[in-house]
Amino acid sequence: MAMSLSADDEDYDSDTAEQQRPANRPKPKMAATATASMATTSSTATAVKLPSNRSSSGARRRRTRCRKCEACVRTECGECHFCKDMKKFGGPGRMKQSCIMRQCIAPVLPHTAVCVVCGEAGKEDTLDDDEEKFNAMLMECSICNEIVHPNCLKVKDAAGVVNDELPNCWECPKCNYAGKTGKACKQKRGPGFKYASNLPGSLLREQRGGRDGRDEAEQAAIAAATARRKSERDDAPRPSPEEPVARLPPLLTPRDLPRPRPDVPNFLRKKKKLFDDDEEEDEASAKKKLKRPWRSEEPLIAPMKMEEEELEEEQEEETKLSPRLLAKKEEETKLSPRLLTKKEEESKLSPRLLTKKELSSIRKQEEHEQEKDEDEEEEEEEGGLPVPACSPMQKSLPLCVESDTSQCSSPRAGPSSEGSEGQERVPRARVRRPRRRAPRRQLGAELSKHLNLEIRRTELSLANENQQPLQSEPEDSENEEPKRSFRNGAAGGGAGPGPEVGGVGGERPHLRAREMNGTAWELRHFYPSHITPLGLNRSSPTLRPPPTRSPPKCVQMERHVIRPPPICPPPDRLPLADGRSHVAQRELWLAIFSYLSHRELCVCMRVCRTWNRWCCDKRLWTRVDLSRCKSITPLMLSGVIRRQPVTLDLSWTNISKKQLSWLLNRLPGLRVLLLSGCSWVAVSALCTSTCPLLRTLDLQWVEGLKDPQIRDLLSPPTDNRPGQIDTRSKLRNVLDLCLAGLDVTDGSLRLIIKNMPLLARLNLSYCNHVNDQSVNLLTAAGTTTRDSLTHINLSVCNRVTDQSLSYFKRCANICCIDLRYCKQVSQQACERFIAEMSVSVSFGLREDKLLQKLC
DNA sequence: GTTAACGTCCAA
DNA sequence: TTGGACGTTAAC
Repeated sequence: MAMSLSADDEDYDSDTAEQQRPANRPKPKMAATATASMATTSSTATAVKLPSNRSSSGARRRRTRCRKCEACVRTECGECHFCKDMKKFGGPGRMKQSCIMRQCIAPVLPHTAVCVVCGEAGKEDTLDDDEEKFNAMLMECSICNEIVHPNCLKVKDAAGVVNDELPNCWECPKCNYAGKTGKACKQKRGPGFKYASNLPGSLLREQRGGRDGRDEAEQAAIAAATARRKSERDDAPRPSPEEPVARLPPLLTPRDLPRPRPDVPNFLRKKKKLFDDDEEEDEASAKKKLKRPWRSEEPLIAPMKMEEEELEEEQEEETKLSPRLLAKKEEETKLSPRLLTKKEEESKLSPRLLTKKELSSIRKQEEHEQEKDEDEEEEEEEGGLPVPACSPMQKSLPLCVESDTSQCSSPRAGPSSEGSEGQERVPRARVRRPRRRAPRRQLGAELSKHLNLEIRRTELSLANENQQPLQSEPEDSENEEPKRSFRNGAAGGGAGPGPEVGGVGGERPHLRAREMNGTAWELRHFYPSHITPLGLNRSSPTLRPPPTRSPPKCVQMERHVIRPPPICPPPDRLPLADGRSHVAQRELWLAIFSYLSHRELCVCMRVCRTWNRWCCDKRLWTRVDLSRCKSITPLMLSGVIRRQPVTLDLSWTNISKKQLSWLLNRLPGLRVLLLSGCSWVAVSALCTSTCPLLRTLDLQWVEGLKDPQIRDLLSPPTDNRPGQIDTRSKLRNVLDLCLAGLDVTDGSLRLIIKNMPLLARLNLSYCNHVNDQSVNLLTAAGTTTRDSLTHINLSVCNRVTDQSLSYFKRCANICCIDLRYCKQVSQQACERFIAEMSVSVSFGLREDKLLQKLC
C-alpha cells in the first residue's frame, strides 16, 4: 500500500509488533484490549518503541460527544451524506456516522474512563485551584493512549504537552520525553477527531503526513506551542530543578533528552533515521510545495491567509506582549531548564516570531543559562537568524494579552489549519520544528547553519516565484465600492439592470458587442478581454483562468468534517496587559471595525487573539469576494467558512466541485452565490448541495452549462426518502438568476418556470437561443414567472423581436425590460409598448431599448 | 436492549 | 487514496 509502513515501522514491526497485533486490524477486540491496557501499567516499556498511535501501549478509549457544544446541540441537517444514510431519513443505515453538521467540537472521554494508575475517574470537579484541578483530571495521551491523573504519574519532573484543542488530551511526560511527538504523534489534536482528512488544515491529513514523516515539524511545533500555552495557563506539572536525575525515564539523561541508547541498534537506527528523514522530508516538501503551481497563487488572498497565519503567530506572541507574563515566563524558565530550552528552541528558530523585545528577553535568559550545554547549542542555532520587525500594528497596539482561556482556543471554523499549505509556512514549519530527536550536540551547529541557509533559500524562492504582491486580495468589502459595476439585481448577479448595468465607465461593451452573434463559447472566448460579456462583471480577464491546475489535492470533501466555530463566545472586552479589561465593549469595537476594509481587518487580526476573533465576526464579512483567484486554496476555504458570508463571489475561479460542495454544505446562511465563468464541473456541486436560503445565483458564462445541466441543477433531490418525497427543486427559493451567455433553450426556461416560482429577476442576455417563444413561455398564463418577474434582461439576444414586447404586457409586476442590442427589436416597438402600458403603468426609456418602470 | 456513532478495515 | 461498510463502544 502506498501509505504502508515506513522503514521505521518495518523495523518496529519486525521487532516487537508481532506480539502486539496483526498487520492491519487490531482484531483482539477493542473491549478486550482496552480492558487489558487499562488493567496494566506496564506499558511504558513498549510505549517507547511504538511508532504509532495504533499500536501504542494503551488501547484508545473511544471518545464521545460533549453534548454541549454548538454542533452537539444542533439537529441533524437531513441533507448530508451521513444523514441520508440514516434510517430515520430513509437511508440504509450502513454508514452509521454522525451528521456532518453535528461533529462534536470537543469530544470528551467517556464517563467510564478511569485513571490507569489509580483506577479512579476524573476528580477535578471537587477542586478549585487550577493546578490541583489539572492534576486531578483525567488526561489521555494522544500517543500511548494512556489515561491518567497527572498526579498519579511517577515521573513528576516531566511536563506533559497538553493539547488544548481537545479536552483531556495531552502527550504524557513519558511520551513527550521519549521524543515521540513527531512521527508517533499521529493525532496532534488527539483522539476524537476524525474525518476532515483533506480539509484545509485537515487533521487527518496531517496525521497521515505525520505517519509518513510529513508535516512533522508543524505538528511538533504546534504541539509544543500548544503545550506552552497550556502550561502557562494551567500550570501544568513543571519540572523542578531539584528532581533527581534518577527519576528520569531510563533512556533519558538530563543533558541530552532524546539521546538514543547506543546499545539498542534498532532504536538508534530508527531515531537517526527519523531525524534524517525529517531533514530530507523538510527539504523535499519545501521543494515540492514550491513546485505546486496552485501554491503560487496564494498571495492573491494574502489577507485571509495572513489571518490564518497570524493566529498561530499571535498565539506564539500573545503572552509576550505582557511584561508581567514575560516576567513570569522568565521565572518559570529559570526553574525549568527543559522548559526554557523548548521555548527557546521554538522561538529562536522562528525568525518570524521574534520581536526585538522578545529577542532581548531571550538573550537575557541565555545569559543566565550560558553555562548549560543546551544553551550553547541554542546560541549556535540562533546565530544569523533574521529577526524581522513586527508590523506597525503590532508595535503600536500591544495593548491586549491573551484572554481566551477556554478549551476552544481556536476561533477557526474548522480544524486548525497549521497543516495547510500557506507558502510562508514552509520556512516557518522548518524552523519551528523542535528537533528533539536529533543528536543535538553532534549536529546542532551544522544544522543551525543549514537551517538558516535553507530558510533564506526557501523564502527567496517563494519571493521569486510569487511575483504577485503579497497583499493583492480582490478589494472587496461591504465598505468598498465593488470594482465591478455589474451588480444589477438585488445582490449582484441578477437580471435586472438599471441603466447603470453596463456602466463600466468608458465605452459600453454593448457597442462592441453589437454585431456579435456567436455562440456562448465564442462570446466567452473571443471577446476582447476588456469588453466583458455585456460589459457586466469583468473588468479584467475574460477568459477563464487556465484550467490546467487541479484543485489542491487536500481538498477532498464529502466525509471531511470541519468543526464548527468554537463554542465559547468571543470575549466581550479586550484584556489589557495590566490585567484589567479595556473599557470599550466588543460591540463598540465591531462598530469601529465596520469602517475598515477587509484588508485592514486582516491587519487588525494580527494584533491579538481577541481582535482576531472579533475581526472575524460575520457581520464584518457579509460579502466575501474570491473572484478571479486562480486557485482556491484550503486556507481560503476555511477562511470563508469562518466568516460565514451571506454573499460569496467565486466568479472566474478554478474552484473544484468538491471545494464548492464542501463550502456550500457549510454555508447554510448563504444567500448570494456568484459563479460566473466557473466550470460546470464545479457548478454541478449545486446539484448535490443544499443552500436553502440561496436567493441569488449567478451562473453566467459557466463553461459547459447547457440544457441538460440546467435540468440537473433544477431537478429535485434524487434520493427521496419514502414518505418524505420532496419534488421541489433545491433552487426553488431563487429570486435572482443570471444565465447570461449560456446556450440555454426553451426547455431550460420551462424548467425554470416550473422550479423557481419566486423568480423575480432573470438575466438571459447573450443567450442566442432565446427568442419570442421563450418570452411567450415566461409570460404565459398559468406560469409563476408571469407574475413574479420584475426584471428581465434580454440584451444581445438577437432572436428576440418586437413580438416579445407584446408578451411582456402580460406581466403584472414587470419593472425593467432590457432589450438593448437586440437587433430585431425596434425603437418604435419600445415606444409603442410605453404608450400602451401607460394606461396602467408608466414606463420610460432609460436607454435605447431599455424599458424601465417610472416611479 | 436500543440507538448513535467512533474508529477501523479494505475494496475500488 | 478514498469512501463505504461494519464491529464495537458509549449512552440511555
